[in-house]
Amino acid sequence: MDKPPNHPHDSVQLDFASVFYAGKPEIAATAAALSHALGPPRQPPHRQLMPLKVKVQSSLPPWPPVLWPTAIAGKHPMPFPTPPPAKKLQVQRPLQQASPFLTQLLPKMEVPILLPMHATSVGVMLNSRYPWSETSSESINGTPRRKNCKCKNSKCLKLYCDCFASGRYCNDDCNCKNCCNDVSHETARQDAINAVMERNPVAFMPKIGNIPRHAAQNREYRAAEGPRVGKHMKGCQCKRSECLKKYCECFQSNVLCSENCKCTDCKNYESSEDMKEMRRMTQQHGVYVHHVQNLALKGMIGPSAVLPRAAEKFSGLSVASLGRDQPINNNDSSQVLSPLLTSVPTEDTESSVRLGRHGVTYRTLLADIIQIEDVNVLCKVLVLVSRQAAGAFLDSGFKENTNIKKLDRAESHIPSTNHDRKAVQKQHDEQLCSLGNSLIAVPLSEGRAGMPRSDPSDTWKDNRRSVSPGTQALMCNEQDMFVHTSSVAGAILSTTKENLSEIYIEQEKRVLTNLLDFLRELAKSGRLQEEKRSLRCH
DNA sequence: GAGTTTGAAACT
DNA sequence: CAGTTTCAAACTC
Repeated sequence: MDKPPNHPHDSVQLDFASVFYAGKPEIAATAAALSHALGPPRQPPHRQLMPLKVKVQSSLPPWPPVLWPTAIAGKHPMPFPTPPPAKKLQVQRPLQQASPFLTQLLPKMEVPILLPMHATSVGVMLNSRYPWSETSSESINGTPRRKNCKCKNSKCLKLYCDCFASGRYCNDDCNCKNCCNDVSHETARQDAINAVMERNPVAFMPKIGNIPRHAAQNREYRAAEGPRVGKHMKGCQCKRSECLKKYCECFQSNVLCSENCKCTDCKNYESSEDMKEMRRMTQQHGVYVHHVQNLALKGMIGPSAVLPRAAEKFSGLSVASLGRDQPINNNDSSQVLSPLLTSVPTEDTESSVRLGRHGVTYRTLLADIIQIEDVNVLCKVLVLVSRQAAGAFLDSGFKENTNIKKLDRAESHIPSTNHDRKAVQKQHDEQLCSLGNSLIAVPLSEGRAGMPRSDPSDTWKDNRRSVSPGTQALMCNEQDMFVHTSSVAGAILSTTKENLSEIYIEQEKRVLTNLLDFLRELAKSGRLQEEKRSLRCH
């Protein structure tokens, strides 16, 4: 059985994002892919704008995620699991600056424990032709509105269509014609996805990737490449825009052109005179110029690298000085929460979005409320809630049934020596891991950016969910956070398929309940923010 | 808002 | 793989 190659970081990372985004199918795949693409977790600088959006769907997507039929059939790794019904109300907001609101919320949630480990900081930017279109500058009553497509001839089933390219269904706000990017055309949509994947297996992967950590830390590399931290994976091929207009995908994404590009007359490089001029203007007028404005205005929050780079490019602010590369103390749980506690909105961030090219001011109501770190914490919490649900279920549901068996086993297998005990424990641990995998695994984490699954049918064999080897390893190391009491362990050993279904239901219930609480708080915070702002205006 | 420009995607 | 066409967003007027 061929397994996809292990990602080098698999051994230390748990795919929190994948797990969490299991409830957000449209971004799950990309989150997982990007998580792998971005490499080891990085401590993002505080106040750094991060790429993430939270999409709340009126009808919640299946959780655990439902497989795409074609993925099961082993045709292609699907870029996203089955999405919810189209053309329903979707609240989608860019998340930018953070506030401690999540810390206030957390105690209300069923938080068993905070993980003393790396945050798998996942910058999510879906692969769309125009990355910022995930969020939009346009707003209604201060509420950011997603940019919608206006396709006429593509039926919204080609990558020309931004909705399709980013894994969304078109919705009522789109102005497209003959749209087939909705549930009622699911078959055609699947075919289109297959066609795209056939042409380009990584078509739905993020276009902007980070420079590998080892390279970024290499002095020569940095000297040669400047402060950039991200680059377009495929590169642009601009000829007339000098890569200084949004026609250019690199420019759009606020990354410098790289060796991947085949552009002519490129001025989107660090030492370019035009770039210098932009920086000069920035310093003179204290605002970000067009390039950066667009990002802020559009609420575009690229991968982790994007905005720090913008800051460097236009304000001389050193990303390094923000401690990006500082190692994370795995044992310091306060660091898990630190982003929540230390992110403070400043005038700088305000100014970065104030002076738009057309005098438009846009700032998401949630801009000061939440950051990706917050979401990472939320991810962890939800993972733990899920685990706890499984543990609690097993603990309560099977205790009675398994007590006798356990006693029998205990009596007949009491290890007499340390060695025996270790052997038994090891076997036990493996079983725990095995069950744990089946309980919380999310298949999307298997994907690797730019690398389709070698054989999805392997991954999905018997319709069973799996996790990356790294996740498995980590889970084995973290059994203390999982169900590790002897009673639960005993129950695990007697877990049946039916029990598992019930566990899934219990997990789903708890995770969704917690997520709902979270979203309510988020909405409340947004409203408060709006009130505050309107008071300030008057 | 209509028309033009642009470069990615799709096609040959 | 290179050249051409199609496409939709960005841009201009």
